Amino acid sequence: MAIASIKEVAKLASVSVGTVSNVLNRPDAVSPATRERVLNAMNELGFVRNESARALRSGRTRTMGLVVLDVTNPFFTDVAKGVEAVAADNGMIVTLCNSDQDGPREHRYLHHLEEQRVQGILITPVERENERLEQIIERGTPVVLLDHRATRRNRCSVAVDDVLGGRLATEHLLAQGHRRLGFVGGSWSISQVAERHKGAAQAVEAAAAAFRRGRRDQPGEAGLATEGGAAGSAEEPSLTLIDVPSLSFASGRHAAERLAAMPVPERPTALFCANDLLALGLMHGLTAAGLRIPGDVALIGYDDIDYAAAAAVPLSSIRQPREELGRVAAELLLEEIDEGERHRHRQVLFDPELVVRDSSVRR
Amino acid sequence: MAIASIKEVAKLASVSVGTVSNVLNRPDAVSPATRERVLNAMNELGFVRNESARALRSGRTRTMGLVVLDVTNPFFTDVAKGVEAVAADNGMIVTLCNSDQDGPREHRYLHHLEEQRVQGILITPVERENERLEQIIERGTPVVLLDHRATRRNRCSVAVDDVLGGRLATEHLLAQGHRRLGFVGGSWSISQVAERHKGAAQAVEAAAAAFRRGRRDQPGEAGLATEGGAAGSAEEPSLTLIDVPSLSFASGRHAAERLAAMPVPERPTALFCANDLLALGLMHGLTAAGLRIPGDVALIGYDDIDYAAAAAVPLSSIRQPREELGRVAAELLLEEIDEGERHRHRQVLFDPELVVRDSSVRR
DNA sequence: CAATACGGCTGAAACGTTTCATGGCTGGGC
DNA sequence: GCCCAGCCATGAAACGTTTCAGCCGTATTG
Repeated sequence: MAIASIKEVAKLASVSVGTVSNVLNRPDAVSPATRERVLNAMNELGFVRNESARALRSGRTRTMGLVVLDVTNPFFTDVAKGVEAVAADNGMIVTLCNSDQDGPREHRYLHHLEEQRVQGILITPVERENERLEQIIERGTPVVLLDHRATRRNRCSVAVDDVLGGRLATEHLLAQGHRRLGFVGGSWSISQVAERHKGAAQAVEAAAAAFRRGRRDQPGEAGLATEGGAAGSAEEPSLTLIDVPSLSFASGRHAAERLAAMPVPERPTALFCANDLLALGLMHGLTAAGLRIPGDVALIGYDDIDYAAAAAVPLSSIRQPREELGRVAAELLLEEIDEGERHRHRQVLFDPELVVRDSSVRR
Repeated sequence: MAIASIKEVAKLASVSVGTVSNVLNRPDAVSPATRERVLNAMNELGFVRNESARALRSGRTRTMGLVVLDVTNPFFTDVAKGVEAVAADNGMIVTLCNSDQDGPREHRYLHHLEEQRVQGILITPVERENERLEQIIERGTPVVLLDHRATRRNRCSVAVDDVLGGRLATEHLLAQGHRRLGFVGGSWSISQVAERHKGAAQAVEAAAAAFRRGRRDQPGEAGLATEGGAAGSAEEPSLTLIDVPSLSFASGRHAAERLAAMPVPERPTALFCANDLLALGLMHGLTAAGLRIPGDVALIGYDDIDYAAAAAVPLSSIRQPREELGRVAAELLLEEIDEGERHRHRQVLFDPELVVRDSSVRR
């Protein structure tokens, strides 16, 4: 029943356990003849190395942990692919954990990863501040923040400029002539949501300021120079917050019901969603409620997942380099693992890109 | 740097290591006073249990492995969610591995899982026969096949009746009056693909037989009673195979180019795709090539992932109980782990369900 | 030919737990 | 006042590796 150990292999091959270990770890420190004998013995017994013992004695595992907000989200699975590729190239394995945007769950997983003595952790944290994570770092496990900017200079992070992304999306909607904008997002503790919203708010505020200036200078005329005929172009740009519990397809559908029930003059004419899943859910829900996209409501998402292009109305979105994000993060982590004490933390920041499709364009 | 061990905790709390271990594992075998002292010492030192040592000594880990064909596929992430939920309820953690439909990769992961001495493995195998898996089972690690029927009675499996699903999808297309059908799938070693195709072939064969019988009985008239006007209803039903390298969005897009380039009289008027990702990719590609769905080509997928309903043309599909599949599989595995030798293998089979949407319905 | 180097192997210690036999102490029953 | 049971705590062995000092014999060098 129990798997054969190095000891039994040694006995069968008539060598010492040290030699068997050498065959495993330094094959060319062993003469070809004995090596052959040992390998045969292993085969015969169906020997499989016990990683627990190896890790215990050597003090190092071959594992890194990856904690994401939602495995169901193609964005994160693509990131995970990038991480996994780099890990595999370096003989490491990835333990993928799904916090599901839930603090306690995240906490449990981090605990488990630390008990496993993983060599390092990649994480998109649920909360900005995280005591558990601090402790883990203090005790010496390297941590790289993923899709989350390190606020302080004291750790590595790989992220995409979410404020910029939010601004790009919002400026695009404004340029289409929309004035009553909505931002759909939730779990405000998630930094991506907060930052994307910040970018949106900045864009709207800038436009509003320009509008007010324009009205002061030339009373009686709309302040912004946009293509004519845009609905409400004589209105001051505004941003309504639409709160949702999570960044999922289902959340989007529910939000759609609330939006559809709003009186038309109050309802935003354009929505910027904190991610594509949400946007697709909204598209589904709004269409079911009889609203046309982009006619009644324009829509733009975030992430540019594959399905965005294949949606009922091809979805405009903000593209992020997903796999590359994962790859770079994993490389950074490996670097930190290697360098140990003398490692200098780095913050890598990618620029997002606006992808315009039908869902946000006036025909 | 190094994390404190049980020994240092013992020293600080002035007790023996045995007592510290008891605090960890049998708290009520320790008097409240000492327990308190030990816990304080742990806190002060930031003690974290070393799972490697625990596993080595106790001979059991708290981990199960889950190997899926594609983490990028929402079907598998939903299954994973189910698995994870059950695991968490039982104090276990799941190591999620992505074989990416690649044999050698799967092989490597299985090896790693065995080295880790996971308590059990859930797997959707790439190949029907798998020597490595046989060995693992022989050496005593419980394995439950997931979304893959155990052919022999000698192991547990949880699956959905893919032959039935294939038949349902195909009968639906036939009922819509289609005669020139296509099956899009690939990696024929994957049992899901083979079985879904088998169901499709059965349905077409039955229809073809009925057609021939009809023509013999009443020469000069179409054999099947369907709604009139269906294209090619005087034709004998047939099934073309369209081979793709993998069940992904990208594969679908490529296949679409090939299909669009076919002369119309040869091109199938209805396609049954081995999964939704493929179907969505096809939808995207066919539409880009100027074909209308379902007008020029009707489409039905498999899995009924969330995005299926939100697609450009809402996608007909075959629904499977995804999370439940994962939950039941995990429960079965836990059962096998518990019962050990005296476990009796079981094969659970769910029935799939036809979901009709616009992509397959003649207007 | 002596001195040295080196390749190839051995044996034992150590990693951090769990587990278990052992034993001291306390208190209750007679 | 003695014995026994029950409660707590102890100390050492064991899990399967890696690692390292040391040994033996042969080859190399001057």
